[in-house]
Amino acid sequence: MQNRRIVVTAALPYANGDIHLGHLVEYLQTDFWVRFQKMRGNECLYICADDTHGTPIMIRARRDGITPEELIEASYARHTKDFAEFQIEFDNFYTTNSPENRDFCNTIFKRLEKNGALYCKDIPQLYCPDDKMFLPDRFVRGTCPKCNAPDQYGDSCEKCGATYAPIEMKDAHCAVCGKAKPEVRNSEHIFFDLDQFRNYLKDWLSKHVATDVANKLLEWFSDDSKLLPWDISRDAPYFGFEIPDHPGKFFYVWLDAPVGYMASLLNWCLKNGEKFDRWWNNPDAELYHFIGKDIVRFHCLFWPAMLHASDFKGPDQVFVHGFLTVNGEKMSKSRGTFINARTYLDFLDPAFLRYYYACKINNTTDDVDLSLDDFSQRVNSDLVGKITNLASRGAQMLHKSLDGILGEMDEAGKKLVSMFLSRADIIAEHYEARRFSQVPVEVCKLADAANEYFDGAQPWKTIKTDVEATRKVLTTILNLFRLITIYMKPILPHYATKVEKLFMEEPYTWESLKTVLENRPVAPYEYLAVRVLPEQVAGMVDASKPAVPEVLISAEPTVEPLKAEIEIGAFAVSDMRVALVENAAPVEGSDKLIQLTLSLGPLGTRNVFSGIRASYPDPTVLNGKLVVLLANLKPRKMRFGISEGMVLSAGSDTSKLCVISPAGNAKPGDPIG
RNA sequence: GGCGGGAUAGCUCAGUCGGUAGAGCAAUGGAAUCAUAAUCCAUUGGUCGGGGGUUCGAGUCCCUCUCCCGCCA
Repeated sequence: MQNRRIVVTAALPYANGDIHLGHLVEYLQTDFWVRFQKMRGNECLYICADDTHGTPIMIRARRDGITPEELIEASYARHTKDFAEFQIEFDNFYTTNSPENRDFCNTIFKRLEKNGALYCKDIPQLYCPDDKMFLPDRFVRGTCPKCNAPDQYGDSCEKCGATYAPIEMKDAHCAVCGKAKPEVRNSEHIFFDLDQFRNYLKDWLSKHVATDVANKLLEWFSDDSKLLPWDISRDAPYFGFEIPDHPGKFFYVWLDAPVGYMASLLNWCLKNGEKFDRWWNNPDAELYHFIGKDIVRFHCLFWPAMLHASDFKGPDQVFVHGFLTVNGEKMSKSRGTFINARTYLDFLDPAFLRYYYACKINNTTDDVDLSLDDFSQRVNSDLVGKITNLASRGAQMLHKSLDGILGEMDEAGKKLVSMFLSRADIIAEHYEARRFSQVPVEVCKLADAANEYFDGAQPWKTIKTDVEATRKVLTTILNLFRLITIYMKPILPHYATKVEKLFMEEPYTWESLKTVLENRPVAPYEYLAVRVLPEQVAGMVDASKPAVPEVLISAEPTVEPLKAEIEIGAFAVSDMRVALVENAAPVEGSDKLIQLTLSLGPLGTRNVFSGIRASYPDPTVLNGKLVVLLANLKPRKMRFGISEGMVLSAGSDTSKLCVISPAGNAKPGDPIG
């Protein structure tokens, strides 16, 4: 059979924010699928990019006093680092702010124009005279025209659910400057006439998306109503691409974002000496988009219509997944369940989230729940207890008593191996159909069988009586473990790499299932996974709670309001001490943390991890300083070690914190109160 | 408000064509001590969100109510 040629995309993360565990539901399942395809020998590319344009980025950059280019560059660095540490392997991760993307947008626009898919129309828009810009609905606030609820967004009311145009609002004001009253100005906008493509789309939906998604979208195709046109232009000032022959008009960010898939692919082609048309417009190549259900409208209506109208090939399938909930609820900053990828990495092994998500993700649009208790439990009992333990007990005994050399398998072992191999096609089908949750189910059944075999054979007893029979048992166990690793490799790639090292083999592919390891040495066993401890999860949740309440975009700097009044006793329970910074150093693998060695004088030294890296990019400036340590804080285990206390600092902006330093006669160990 | 999805064991979920409820984990009892307190054997555990209907028979089909979630361009 000829190898397939497949292009896979995940939705582009917006450059105005960090990657969080919700994003990872998508990037990880896409990674599972792509890695599986590659293991099968298919040519498969994982294409993505940062989505960099639009008003929110322009305003954020303006507020931070930097250019949008600087903002998106910083995001790019953070995003790619987070993805890499979660073992997400893009073939190309690019940016929508690229020459390739500009060219594709222009080409598509000109073709749409030529094919009569576009028209211009004057529409009234709110304009802020202070900021000298047109305001997107989300940047207008005012009183709801229906229910009079104050301080609502410009497009809909959160109180009564009414939807309206921003110009209908009472006392509308600009949310960028926070005060100016917007004026109504007419502006010419360019529209994509979606309704022209209703028959094409009806047909397209029946073939290229799951039926539940198609049915939902088809609700808009009733005979007596038209599909609404799509406004694809925005007025200057706007961070994006200016539309050819329309000075002062820019492509709406949602037009150039999906085009970014093509641009990122082209960029990969240019770097690798490949032709774009071999991958995208080739009927023999497959194109798949992985997206969340929130952006179905863009990917299953506008995008296929736009590609069709500009003579490009559309996606073969759009795979739609649900949202992430944490402990059964929407992610919440105040509950500490809005967890950034980086915060997770500060406390836990990325392989564990990969494993857990695999257990929960399938090919439906249902939401995925990250239950934190369930997470620890499953990782500890399945991944560590059942699976990893096989290698741990097998390889260590082989080294302790049998010189680390594999022998041959016994009859029972051979039978087990062929039973394991008989599951290969079923597991492959689960991957192919994106029923990832079924893979750990299958694999755990195999691990159970292997553990039963091990216990039944009692090698810890036979080692005293029949050394070679024991070698057979351990050879079997390690071969079974190896097969499990191959099955799990798309989900646990770095784990698999460690196992490849253990057995001194080339990187595993699906073909590696056919090999049997006999009569050869095994490298010394190194830990493959360490149990999750409750304090790591608790620490991650704590660290995700905001130090300050979320402040909406606003020109006015704010400080936290005072907390409720307390009795002196509530303060007296905390024991704060003067501490001397003996050594301050950055923590390898963490953006947020620095590691401090503190002297408390007669009370000894402490190791403390402090999340103030953003404020102290060069932690060594703290060396020799006196600081204040909350010294009776319960030690907390983090991914990098145990933190024994908390250093106090002032400020609410995490990038502008200032460590509190006692002056005068204070010496290490002195109490503070 | 409209539309859609969901509610099954302590937890996470499966349940096909209607035939008196399944798995894993947890819990309990035992075994084992090679292994990272990991493993093995056994057991317990459910009015399938409430009510009504169709049917010989309903977790499954129909109606209704309650609660949760999402979407409404």
